[in-house]
Order: sequence, then structure tokens, then C-alpha cells
Amino acid sequence: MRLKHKDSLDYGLILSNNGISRTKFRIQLLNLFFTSKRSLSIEDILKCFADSINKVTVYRSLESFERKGLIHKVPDSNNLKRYSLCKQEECNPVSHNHNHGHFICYSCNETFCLQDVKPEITCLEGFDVKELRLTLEGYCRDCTIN
Amino acid sequence: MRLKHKDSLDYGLILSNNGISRTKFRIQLLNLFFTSKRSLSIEDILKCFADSINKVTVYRSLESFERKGLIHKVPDSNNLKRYSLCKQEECNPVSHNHNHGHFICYSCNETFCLQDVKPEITCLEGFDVKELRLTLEGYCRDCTIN
DNA sequence: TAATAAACGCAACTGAATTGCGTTTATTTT
DNA sequence: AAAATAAACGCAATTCAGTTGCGTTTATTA
Repeated sequence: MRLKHKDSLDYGLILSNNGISRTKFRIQLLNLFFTSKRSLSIEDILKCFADSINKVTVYRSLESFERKGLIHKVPDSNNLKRYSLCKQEECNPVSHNHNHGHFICYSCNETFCLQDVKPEITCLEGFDVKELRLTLEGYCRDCTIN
Repeated sequence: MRLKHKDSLDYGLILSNNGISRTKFRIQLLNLFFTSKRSLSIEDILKCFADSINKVTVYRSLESFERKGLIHKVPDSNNLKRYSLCKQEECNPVSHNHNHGHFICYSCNETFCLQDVKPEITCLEGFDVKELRLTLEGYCRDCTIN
């Protein structure tokens, strides 16, 4: 059931619902995010679209997707831009909620979301904490040398 | 007692002890880290030394300080390079330990170390976690608008 | 004090990300 | 459905943090 539903996702509709023009590229880009479950760097994306799309368009589309609550930035071990699909139930154009952890692999540079890690912070009286980012680095299961 | 000891710190000696040449600039740079308790960005440092020092020298000195365990990188909300003095008991040229949290202020861009926050991670079976970075963002006490 | 090694400054370079602007494509309005 | 408006696109040029090469200066070691 679930797979079937996913297979029939209408990316154009998702774009429209989020106030983004449904252009050919943006539909393909959203499709890419939905089908590759991993986070994506600019490099990843440019590679996917080879020479068919200008990098400026990629940057602007990602910025738009982020602003409208479809994707969110995730840390990258090289400090480059990297994005991951938002969980529909957590984000929308008005409110975002990314207070979860990320694991970054030194080797494959992949980023994994850790939904269930939410440390308690008690030592910041008087501070207005807006966002929490927990980043772990190391070697992921596939890259661990046994 | 403690202050007196700090006042009389011999920065040149610290450099020597850590295998770093005691040049005029590096002594001043280390002094800057010790006297300003906050973390420092490249911009901060360049501003301090006005036109007296070349930015390449700043980059190379920071790299050296970090390699030898005197300072460590801290996250910066603008993805720029930023460093903070290591706690002497935790770091040395051989082993570093920076598994503590940081708070970054949106407004003044200052970074605060949170020594006592160490979340437990249990959901990464098979992952080789080498480093943990906990980053909070928001408005620090001084920048909070009441 | 000489020999060796590290630090320095300058200029040029790199590369991710951004900006301006004219053109194309999508959405909205009539 | 056509016209008006708005958003997206591509190209070229630009920005800017950070890096590299190399010859010179300064510090450390023998």
C-alpha cells in the first residue's frame, strides 16, 4: 500500500501545494529527493542532471524548496551545501522543525538523520534557543572497516 | 591566585612546549585567545591585527595551533572558520576531545562552549562514531530582546 | 656561528556560491 | 483562450573565504 502510494506521488501537485512553480526541472528535482532516500549535495544533484541544467538554477530551486518547507539543510563534513527531504508531518512553509541529530560519514560523506535523539539542555538560562543541531561524525555501517 | 597565574602566563613557553615556533605574531595570537574568552573568527583576528599581519599567516598559524592541540574549530552559523582555545586538561598534540556542545548567537555571532552537555546516542549500531558536535542556535543572553 | 627548518608576505589561484539581466516558461487575470 | 503578470531559467561575470607557490625572513638546532 505504502509503496504504491509513493509510486504514484504527484510531484507537480506537491510543488503547487507549496507555492512553487511546477517546472520540468523542479519536478525532476523533487522526484530525485523522494527516490534517493539520502541527503543530496549540490554536486550530487548536478551530477544527476549532467549538462541539462544550470547550476544557478539548482541553487535557486533548492533555496525555494527550503523556503517553502520541502527540504532542509543538513551539515556536510566539507561545509558544502547539502539538503534532505523534510518529513511532511514536521514541516510546512510556515513552521519548520529540524531539531534532530545528523550523522555524517567521513568516508562516503553521507548524512543520516537521527530522529529520536533530543538532548536536554539546562545550562542556558537567559538564552533564547531557536534551533538545535546535533552532528555526529565517523564511519557509517557500510564504511566501517572491520 | 588563579588570576595571578593567568596574568603571568608565558605564551612563548606554551608555544615551545607544543612544538610551535615562538614568533612575535604567534605569541600575540595566543595571547588574544587567552585574553578574549570567546571564540574567534578569521575576521575577528584580522581586525585585531589590522594591517600588521597577512591573512595567509593567520590561516597557517591557526592550522598549526589546531594541529598541536592549542585551539579547536567551533561551528559558525555562517560556515566560516572559527576557533576556540582548548581546555588544557582535555587536549594535546596527540589526543583531542571536543565532544561538547556549542551555542551560536544569531545576532552577535558569538559561540559559547557547553561543557556539560553530552547526549547519549543509542541508535547507531554498527556505526563508528568518532566525533560529536552539538550546536544550538538562537539569541544569547546579551542579544535577547526582552 | 653555521646549517637547517619553520614562518612569513606577496601575488596569483581555486572553487563554491551569488548577482544582474535579458529571455523563456508558468501562473493568474480578464 | 488570450493577455498580463509573475516566477524560473541560462549565461556571464562577480564575490569572497580559503589555498598554493615561491622567494625571503626569522627561529631553532647542531
